[in-house]
Amino acid sequence: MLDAAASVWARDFSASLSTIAERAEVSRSTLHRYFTDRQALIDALLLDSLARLESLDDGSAPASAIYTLEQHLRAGVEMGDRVIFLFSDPNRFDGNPHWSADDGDEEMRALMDRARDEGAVAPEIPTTWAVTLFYALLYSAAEVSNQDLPRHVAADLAVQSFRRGVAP
Amino acid sequence: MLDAAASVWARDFSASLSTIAERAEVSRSTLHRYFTDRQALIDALLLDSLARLESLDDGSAPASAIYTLEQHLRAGVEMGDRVIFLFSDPNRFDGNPHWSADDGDEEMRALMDRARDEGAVAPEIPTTWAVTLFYALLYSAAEVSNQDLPRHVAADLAVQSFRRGVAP
DNA sequence: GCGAAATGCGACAGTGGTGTCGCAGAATGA
DNA sequence: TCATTCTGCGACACCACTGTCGCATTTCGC
Repeated sequence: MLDAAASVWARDFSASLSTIAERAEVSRSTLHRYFTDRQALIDALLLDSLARLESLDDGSAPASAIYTLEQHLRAGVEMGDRVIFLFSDPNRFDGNPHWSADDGDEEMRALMDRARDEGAVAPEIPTTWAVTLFYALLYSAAEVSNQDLPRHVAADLAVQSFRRGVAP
Repeated sequence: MLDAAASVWARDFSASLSTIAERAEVSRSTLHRYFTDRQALIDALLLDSLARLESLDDGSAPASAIYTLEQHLRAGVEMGDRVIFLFSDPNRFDGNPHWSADDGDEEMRALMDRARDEGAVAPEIPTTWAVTLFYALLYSAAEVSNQDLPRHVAADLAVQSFRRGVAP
């Protein structure tokens, strides 16, 4: 059901619960049994998607910041609709307790600053822009890999565009 | 009213007509007098925004493709909410007669190919990705210039990220 | 095969947005 | 000043979505 919600809401967040139930091949009743509210489904999907995003980078040895960013980018593109759901509208979850904008954001900014220290990001580029670019590329690559390009190709292009786009 | 609609719908396309009327400081009745339908308002805003986008590049002498792209980017960022409205959801206007996806798209692809011929775009980058990147940067710069960075700074950064992101 | 749990179906009231009206008051211009 | 036009207000029916039920049916584990 979460997958169905992601794939539907990735394209149209105003889509009804009937649509999602249909996509999930369950009745609307069943959907309501697992998620009492529309809000409950949103929260569950948000939480699940964030958890997946978080779980991307454990287990590996600490690497350079720019490499870590790359890995995030590739793994994020792999998530497809989940990522589109999360990032297609920057203020979709504004009031949501599970979505503190500075949640992963602060961590991301720190990572970006480390990348700058490593010389992978030009000093004159504001952290805000680098982060914005990162998410824009992540979203775009996920989006385009639903249509025109194979997923890994899109990921490669996003990585390349990011590296060069922020390089000194 | 179109401005109000753009500024509201740029952030939440599911926002009601009451919200837009309020933002425009007119009554809902008046709004309905000018635009019978919700759809009519959408179409009017779409048409107007597209027209503005088109009218960006006339009058100037023919320049290099990459320079033309830059100018489009800068001018687009200047449009702010209109651009966000147009591009925040890539398939928002899918069935709309005024939105032939290959409308400006074909022109944009041709421009991108010219830029590749000029050596400004790496040959191994698919046109699709270059175009996607262009619109992602346009959207992001417009978005970020509503929050953190001055408009022209955001435009500069977008231009820089684009040039380097696609350069050979 | 049997009982428990999960699912589907249809119906229901509540809700918020939508589109339409008529009427009253304000604004405009001759 | 007067007539025309524009605007705001409130009311209305309509509709799609939502959330909740009860009940019948299926599925699953034993």
